[in-house]
Amino acid sequence: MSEPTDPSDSVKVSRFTYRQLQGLRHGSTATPLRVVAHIDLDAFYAQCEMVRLGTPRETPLAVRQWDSLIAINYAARPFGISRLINVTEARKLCPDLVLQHVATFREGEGGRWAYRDDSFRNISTDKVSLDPYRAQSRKILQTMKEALAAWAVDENENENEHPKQELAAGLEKASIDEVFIDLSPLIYKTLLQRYPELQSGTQDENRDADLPIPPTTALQWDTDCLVDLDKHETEEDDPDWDDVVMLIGSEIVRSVRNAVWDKLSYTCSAGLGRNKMIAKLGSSCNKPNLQTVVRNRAVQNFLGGYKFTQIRMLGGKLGDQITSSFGTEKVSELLNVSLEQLRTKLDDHTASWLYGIIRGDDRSEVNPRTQIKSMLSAKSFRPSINSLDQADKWLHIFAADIYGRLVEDGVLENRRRPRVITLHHRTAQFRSRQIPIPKSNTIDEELLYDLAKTLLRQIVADGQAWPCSNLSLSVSSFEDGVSNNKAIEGFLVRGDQAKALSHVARPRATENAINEQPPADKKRRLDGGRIKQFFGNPSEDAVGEPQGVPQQPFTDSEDVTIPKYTCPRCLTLVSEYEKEEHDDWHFAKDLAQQDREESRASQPLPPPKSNPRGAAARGRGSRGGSTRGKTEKGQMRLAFQ
DNA sequence: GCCAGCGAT
DNA sequence: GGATCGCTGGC
Repeated sequence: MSEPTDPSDSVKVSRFTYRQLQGLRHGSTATPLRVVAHIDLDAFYAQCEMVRLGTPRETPLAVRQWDSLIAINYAARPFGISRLINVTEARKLCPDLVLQHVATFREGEGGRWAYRDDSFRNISTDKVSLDPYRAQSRKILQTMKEALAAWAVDENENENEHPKQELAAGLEKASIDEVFIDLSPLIYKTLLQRYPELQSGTQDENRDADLPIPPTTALQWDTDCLVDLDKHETEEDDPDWDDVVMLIGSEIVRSVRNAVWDKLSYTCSAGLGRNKMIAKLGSSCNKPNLQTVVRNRAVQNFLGGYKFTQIRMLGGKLGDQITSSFGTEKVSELLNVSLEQLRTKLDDHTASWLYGIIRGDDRSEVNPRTQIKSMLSAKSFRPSINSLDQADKWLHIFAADIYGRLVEDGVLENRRRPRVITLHHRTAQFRSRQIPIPKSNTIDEELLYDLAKTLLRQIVADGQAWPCSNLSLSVSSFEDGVSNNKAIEGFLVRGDQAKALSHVARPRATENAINEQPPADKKRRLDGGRIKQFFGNPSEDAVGEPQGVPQQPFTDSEDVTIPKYTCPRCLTLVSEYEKEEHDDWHFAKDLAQQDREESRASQPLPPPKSNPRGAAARGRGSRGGSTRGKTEKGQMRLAFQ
């Protein structure tokens, strides 16, 4: 029954049009043919330790942080071990459990983290380091990008075709162990190769014509977990193109997961669906080491079984508010609430967004971003600390931690540099102060420490600084070192990715370090001249930089000099051979933008309100008035009412 | 630009 | 619960 064929038409046609197919090509978020994947490493920290220690997969293992567990591998879960219990209880449940403490920095031992067998007894002098996991995360991300690029090549026999970097770039690092990938453009290419008949009609005149029906009657889903179809759908119906693209997406994701396994021995789970929300829910359906496909015809059935509080952005106060307003947590029951009813309890924008999201409509973009936007180093104190002296010691560790990570990020080579430094401080409540990082200085550990100390003094001067239960230092507002043009940061990220991909043969040396403890005293080998060229003098030796391996700037010496070209539209410097691709990218982006504008009216943006480029400023201040006088300070400013 | 707060893993 | 990250909103 799912073939809404025009009865007057004797030939079966697809439910989809050439316009929608083009949407796939250009990464439109509105096309029903879109395919997004969410890939999630299984019990990530635990896997990192398994790989580092060479533990067999069947061995139960948990990662501990002080007295609690922060990751439990799948072999340990049948014993009833979860993050809710402590080390003692875990040992009781599973005497053979391997308990590995996270790496730590230690007061007085410079900025080097290490795995120490006594860290759990030194909560007062040690600070957790997540560096080993960040390093693994980067390697995995790189492997995923390579796998995507490889797919583009394999599927693309024609060598004259554009390079595939662009296709691999639609990858968003959502957290240390998760990524979203918008597979649409990659699938589009594959689709046209496998079904050349689709090429004929791609030209303008018949954009709204129906596509032909796929020449397949049954799809081979291999090892995928398929979510059951909606009530009135049946597997007997022939597949349409939205099923075919999902199958291709599934093949791509499998190849990515296989690459991660083959090269790095990590398993991951994945979800595929027509948007981020669906993909994200899907990836956790079948863990570990499986992928779940939510076809369009299965979306209602799929979502109907969830509590809406499990949907992205509804896990917090917003979700609670909705629950109490409508007396249910179930998606299936909230479906019975009309948009008007939603509007009685939520502001218009949130209501529209919610109405769509529980029906499977989510047009948020996969943000092609792999770079970090801020870095934070923190410590909770139990018991609280009471003096400037004590706090000072921690500032040293924070500065060393952050400096090490900045080095990894390329401060020395001047790829990126933070503009702001912030100190957070908690007594009864949180307070924070921030100041700009002087542009004239070379960023080094000392500078970070001095700035932090200044901030701490300010906070102390503000009063009520002790006892302090939490302290954290962070750097943010990163700017790109080379082009100095931050207005187009979105594109610069892609540029960086493209560069990274073009150097896949030379991965970051620092990322092989997880199997060893950080080298004790390896000195950084600075590439002298180039650095001062931008920010003054090169820093001193990076004492205590965690992983001690120098990193080559992409533009470094032994590379052939590549002719550069400055894009007149975004002023970005791209290599000559990337020019064509770059122009294509603008073109595609323009089309996608057009597309978005066309469909904007019907698609509310994510809550709570606002959208960076909301041209038609929805300045609606109409939230005022009524009740709720008892909102605590600073709490719950969401636009309910 | 500064700071607080929310949501997420 | 602890340590991170990203983002928005109010001034």
